[in-house]
Amino acid sequence: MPQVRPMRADARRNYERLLKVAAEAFAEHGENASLDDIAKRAGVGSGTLYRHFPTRQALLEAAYVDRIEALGTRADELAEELPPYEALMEWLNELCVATIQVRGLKSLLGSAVTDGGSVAMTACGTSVKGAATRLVGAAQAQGALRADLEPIEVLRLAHGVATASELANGQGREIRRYLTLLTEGLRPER
Amino acid sequence: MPQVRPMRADARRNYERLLKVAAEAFAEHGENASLDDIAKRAGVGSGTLYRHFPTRQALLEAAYVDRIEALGTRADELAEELPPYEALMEWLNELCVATIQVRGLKSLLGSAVTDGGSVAMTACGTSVKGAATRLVGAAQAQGALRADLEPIEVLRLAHGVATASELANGQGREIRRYLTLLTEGLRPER
DNA sequence: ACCTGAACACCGTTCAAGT
DNA sequence: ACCTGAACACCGTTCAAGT
Repeated sequence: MPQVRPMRADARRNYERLLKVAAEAFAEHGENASLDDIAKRAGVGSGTLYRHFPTRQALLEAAYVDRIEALGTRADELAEELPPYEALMEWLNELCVATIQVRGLKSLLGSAVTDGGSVAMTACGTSVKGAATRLVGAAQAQGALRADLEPIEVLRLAHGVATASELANGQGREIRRYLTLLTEGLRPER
Repeated sequence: MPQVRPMRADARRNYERLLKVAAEAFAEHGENASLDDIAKRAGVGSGTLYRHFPTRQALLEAAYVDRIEALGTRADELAEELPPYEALMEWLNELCVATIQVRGLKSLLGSAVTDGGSVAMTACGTSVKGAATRLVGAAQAQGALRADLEPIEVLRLAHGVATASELANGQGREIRRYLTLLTEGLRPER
């Protein structure tokens, strides 16, 4: 294993300032926040930003790893507190809320469940996919969920629910309803 | 009613060239195709483009009215050919296919079902919403669909299904499956 | 080794001048 | 009345020069 040589002090300082400012900028202006602006607000040249984060995706990912990994650990909490099916539903709900309310997170979570999305998603993708696999598996083992569902399909459909709720209104007021419609189906109760 | 005074010959020619070129450009480069490029390819100054289409939305809308109104009339065809529930499902399927495959259509259909989306959607929004209202109403009258569903909710959820399918793969291979999952629900068959 | 910031390319939008 | 295209503002990206 090649040692990860430590960053020079000024490099590390810049790296951290960039991350902090980027998180703020994405929160304020969405995922298309101006990169030049981020560099300026962090007090570094634009070249420095590109040195640390070659693509917008890379910066977005770095700015939100924590948020995304929190979703992973949250899954385990819920799995302990609630029965499998309820745990899954509550987690999907929180996932959708984050998708809509944390600006900049949506495209990231989207590309994490995109097929053929190349290498891009590493840390952040696996965290969410791992959580989904555990929760979906547990619910299926109880017979509370269709056995033919792949975890990634559930994630994609949840992303769809988040999108639908976003159309309904900027906040996530419709998430619960649309999730219920998805799980219960659009056909009438029998 | 104020007469719509006819366009000057050169204005009309430019208008039509712009629409034709715009449709091609959106198809080729997606909804973010360069406006400057469209003007150049149409052989007009960029100011002319802005005179006819003050916003990108306006141009997108004008370029796709036909496509969208075809979806409306298609609904009526299906209503004649098939029983209500099947007609709705087939229409939603075709709607999702168009959403994914016709580049540039997605944002337009999205904003047509967005709450608080201001005035933007006129012709194209009403066409789709009218179709949905007829098909959903007929299916509900037969007891084949939950009675508490609003047509616009069905459209939003269909948009969500299209989004989910898009994540699964660029084409629409998963649309049927995801639509079925939505209508039947994620819970196991009983 | 890392940073800076000027330079370049590109795009959207406006508007004075032209017909 | 309508068109043209230069001009402006803004952004992403690269890279030579600097420490």
